Amino acid sequence: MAARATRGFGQYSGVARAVERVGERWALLIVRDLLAGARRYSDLKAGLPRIPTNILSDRLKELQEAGVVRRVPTVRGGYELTALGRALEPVVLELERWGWATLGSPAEGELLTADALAVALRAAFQADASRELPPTEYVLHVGAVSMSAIAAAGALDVLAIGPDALPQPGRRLAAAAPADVLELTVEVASFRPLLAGADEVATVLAGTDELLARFARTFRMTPAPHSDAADAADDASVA
Amino acid sequence: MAARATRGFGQYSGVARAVERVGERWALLIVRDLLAGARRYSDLKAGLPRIPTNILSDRLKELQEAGVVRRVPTVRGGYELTALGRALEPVVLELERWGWATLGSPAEGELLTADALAVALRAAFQADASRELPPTEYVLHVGAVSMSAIAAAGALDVLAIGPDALPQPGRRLAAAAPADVLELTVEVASFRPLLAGADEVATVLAGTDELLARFARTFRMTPAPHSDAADAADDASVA
DNA sequence: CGGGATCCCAAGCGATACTG
DNA sequence: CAGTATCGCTTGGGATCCCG
Repeated sequence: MAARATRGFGQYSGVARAVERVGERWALLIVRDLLAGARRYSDLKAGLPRIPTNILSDRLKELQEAGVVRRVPTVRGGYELTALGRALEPVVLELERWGWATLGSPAEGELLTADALAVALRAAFQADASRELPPTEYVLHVGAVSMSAIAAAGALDVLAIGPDALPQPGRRLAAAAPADVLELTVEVASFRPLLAGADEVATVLAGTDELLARFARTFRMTPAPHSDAADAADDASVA
Repeated sequence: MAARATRGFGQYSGVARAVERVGERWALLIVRDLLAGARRYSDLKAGLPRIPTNILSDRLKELQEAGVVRRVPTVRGGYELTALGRALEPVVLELERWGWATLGSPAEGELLTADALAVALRAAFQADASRELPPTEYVLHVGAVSMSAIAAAGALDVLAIGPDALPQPGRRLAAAAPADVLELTVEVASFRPLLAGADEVATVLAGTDELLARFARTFRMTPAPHSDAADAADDASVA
């Protein structure tokens, strides 16, 4: 019983190690929310409404043991990512991109949180396109959440705004207040079409058509390599 | 009881969807092995020695329902990735890179399979460095597994070799037989130091020192953002 | 009142045995 | 070889309870 190998996969492999460390249920969603900034226990719970409190508590303990998360000493119930945890950002963004491909319309009872929206925007960001465009601030209202995204020279800075915005790192982009500002509103159900390029689903509150086109070039999440049918045979073969 | 929401996270988010689809235990390891080529049930079982057969069976069924995997009609027990499944490659490579950071020496009973090695090499590949170097073939013997990796102009082609090499896509690189060939052997325990740059742990069977230096530039996996201690406060803050 | 711990039940996982 | 069936154990889900 000392040798409880039940947790491991018996593989000397980076993927196996990664899944052992952050593959438990809910763990990557906690990391996703912490990527947007330090959070308190109750903030995490509010952003993950369906997580049982004991599971949140267990995961936070495990993530601390794994060196991914640590407590913020100055804040009661505060947690933040370590450097190792922040190194998960590429993993989370790739998962977001892939998951988007399999994402339909929001199901009954599913909600879009501010932290989820921030990750989606960062995953959809087209750095190359942004480099060719002037610095621009995009203020988005998606359902009940509001974000400000500043894109400048291939860099992106996303910030939740509004009365219930949670603490987060301050703006880092030098051009903190671009002259060009686009503000628009979409329903949650229309957000996916919007990122697919259907910019007519958005209501422009402020800004020109040219800025809207700029948005469409800057943020883009392509729907999917549609899974079934006509997925013609390629170079793979079985002897 | 119709609304069995027990499987979902209640989030409208790409990360949540991705984890719902491929986050079950063992699922990503199955995908990892299938990324190297189509596999039969028994091949998967052999490459994942600790997976219970019922779990492998369940996962393959679930992955088919998720549109990630499909059966190879011409081969009894054959499975391969769909286009959607192949789109998981960036996710798997990022997980491999991150997992490598938390990877120590191989634990008792852990084994390094050919498919795991192939993914590690692809994750370690430095396309930029490769572009500045002549086409080269690297033949690696790591423990009991052998691979041939051809790097040419920023592209990489990895192929398991030897008597028990499993079926896999054929070589794709035009320069199928570079003039420069390096062949080397390492113990499994020395493979991680090797990719960290300690090229003296390898025994060169064929090739020059210059080719060994080329290897070190072409394949590199940096150890870690060491998790604890001295992880100084940065721009994150809690109000 | 926010932050977590405890309980019980159900579902998922792991090992072995068995069948087409 | 390619799975299915069964069973005990572990883990997650949901509600409740306790502590500072």
